[in-house]
Amino acid sequence: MSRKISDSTVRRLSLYLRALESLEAEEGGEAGAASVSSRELAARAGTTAAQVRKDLSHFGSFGKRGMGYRVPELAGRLRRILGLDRSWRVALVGAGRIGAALFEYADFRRRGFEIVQVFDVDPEKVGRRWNGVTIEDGSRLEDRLAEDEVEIAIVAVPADAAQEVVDRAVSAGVRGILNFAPARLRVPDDVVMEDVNIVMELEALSFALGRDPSGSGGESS
Amino acid sequence: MSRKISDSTVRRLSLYLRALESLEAEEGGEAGAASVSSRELAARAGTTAAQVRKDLSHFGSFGKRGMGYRVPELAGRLRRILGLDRSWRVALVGAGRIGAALFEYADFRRRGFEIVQVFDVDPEKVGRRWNGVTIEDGSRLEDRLAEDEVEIAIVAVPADAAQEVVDRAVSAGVRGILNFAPARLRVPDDVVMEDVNIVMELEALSFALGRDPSGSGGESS
DNA sequence: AGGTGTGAACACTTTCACAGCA
DNA sequence: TGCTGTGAAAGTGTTCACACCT
Repeated sequence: MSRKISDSTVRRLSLYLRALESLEAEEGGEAGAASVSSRELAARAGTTAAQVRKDLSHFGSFGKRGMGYRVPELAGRLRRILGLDRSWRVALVGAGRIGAALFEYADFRRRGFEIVQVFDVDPEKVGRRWNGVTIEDGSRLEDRLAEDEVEIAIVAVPADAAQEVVDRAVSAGVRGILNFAPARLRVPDDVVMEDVNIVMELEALSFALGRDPSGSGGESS
Repeated sequence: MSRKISDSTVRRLSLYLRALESLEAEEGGEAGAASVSSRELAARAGTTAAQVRKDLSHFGSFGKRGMGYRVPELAGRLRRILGLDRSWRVALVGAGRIGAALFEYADFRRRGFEIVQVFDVDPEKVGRRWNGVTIEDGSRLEDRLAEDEVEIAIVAVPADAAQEVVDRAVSAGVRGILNFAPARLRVPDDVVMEDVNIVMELEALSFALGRDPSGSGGESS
C-alpha cells in the first residue's frame, strides 16, 4: 500500500486496463486460462514486467505467485482504483469544433463519463439539441452546473475565455477540469486540472525530429 | 550544452515560448525593457526560476547576469531549438470529427505545421475540398505522402486501423506521428511518435478526484 | 518450475545555494 | 546589487535481483 501515486503510474494503470479488456474480448466466451503474467501485460501495454508489478504493488497484492493475474479480477480492481466503477457527470463548455468532436466521442460514455450539459455563448448554437442534450447559454453556467451537481468540466473555449470559465465552474462546485485551451490556468489546490495541448505535442515532435535526423532514441513501444 | 534532453524540459520550452510571445504582445510597440527574469518567466509558465535557468542552460547561455533575458532574442532561440523556425509538411489521416476539428485548428498553421494532405476511406468524403485541400482516398496514402515529402502524419482513424496507417506512413518516409487513436502502436526506433489519449486524461482526473475527496495536492499552476 | 512482491541499486529530475559577471 | 549559470544535494521514478509462494 502506499502514499503518493505518480502521474506516470496512473497513466499506466489506464493502459493496463485497456490491455486487460482486449484480453477479455479475445478470449470471448472461452473460459480457460483467463490469467495473464506481468510479462505479457507489460508487452501489451508497452512497458516492463517489473514496472507492472511495482505499479500494482502500490495498491495491494492482486496476483498469484506462479500463476499471474486473473484477468477479470484485475480489470475490476483497476476500474475501482481509477474510479471507473461509477459514472461521472461531465459538462462540456464550448460547442465549437473541438467541443463537437468531444461530444461525439463514444468512448467517454463507455468509460462512465457522461456529458450531461453543453454550453456555448453563440446565440446561433444555444437551444440546439445534440443527441438529447440541449446547448445552453454560457451565462447560466454556475446555476446549471450546481443544479445537476456536475463534477467535471471539459473546457473547449478560446484561450482568453478559459480562465473565467474555470473560475465560474469551480465556484459552482466542479472539482475536475479537462482543459483544451492553450493557456496556463489557475485553479485552487483542491481542484484537479489536466491539460491537453495539441500544439505542444506537435512542438515536441518537431524538437525530436530536428535534433534526431536519423537514428537513436525514438519513442517506440 | 548537453546530451539527452528530457521530455518535460521540451514541454516547458513550449510554455516558455508562449509566455515570451504574450510578453512581446503586451509590450506592443513600446520598446523599453524588453527583458524578463527567470523568476518572472517561471511565474508565467507555472514553474520555478531555477527550473527555467536549468532548462535553458542545456542549450547555451542566453541571459545577461543582473539583467535577465532579452525577450525577442530568447523567443527566437527557443523557436530555433524547437524546430519552429521552419514549416513542417503534415498529413491528416482520418477526416472524421476529430480530424475535422484538428484541420480547422488555426494554431497549427501559426506554428508552422501545415496540413497539406487529408485522407479518408469513406467514399462520401473523398473528393471533398476542405479549405483548399482535397480529401484523398486512403489507398493512395504511400504514393502521395512520398510525393509531397510529408514529414509528420496525424493519425485520427479508429483504433483498429491505426497500426496499418502508421506502418504505411512510415514506409512512405514519414518520421513523426501524432496519434489520436486509443491504441498502443509500434514504430521503428528512428520514428518519433506522440500519443494524445483523451480518455486516459479523464481517467487520471477520475483517479485524482476519487482518492482526494477534499484537500491536498491538486495540479495547480 | 514459474512468476509475484519488494528492498536495494540505479538513473533521472528538480531544487538548492552560491560563485561570478553586468 | 541583481540575476544568471551550474555543481552538488535532495527527491522521484525505474530497474534489478531474489526471497518466497503455489
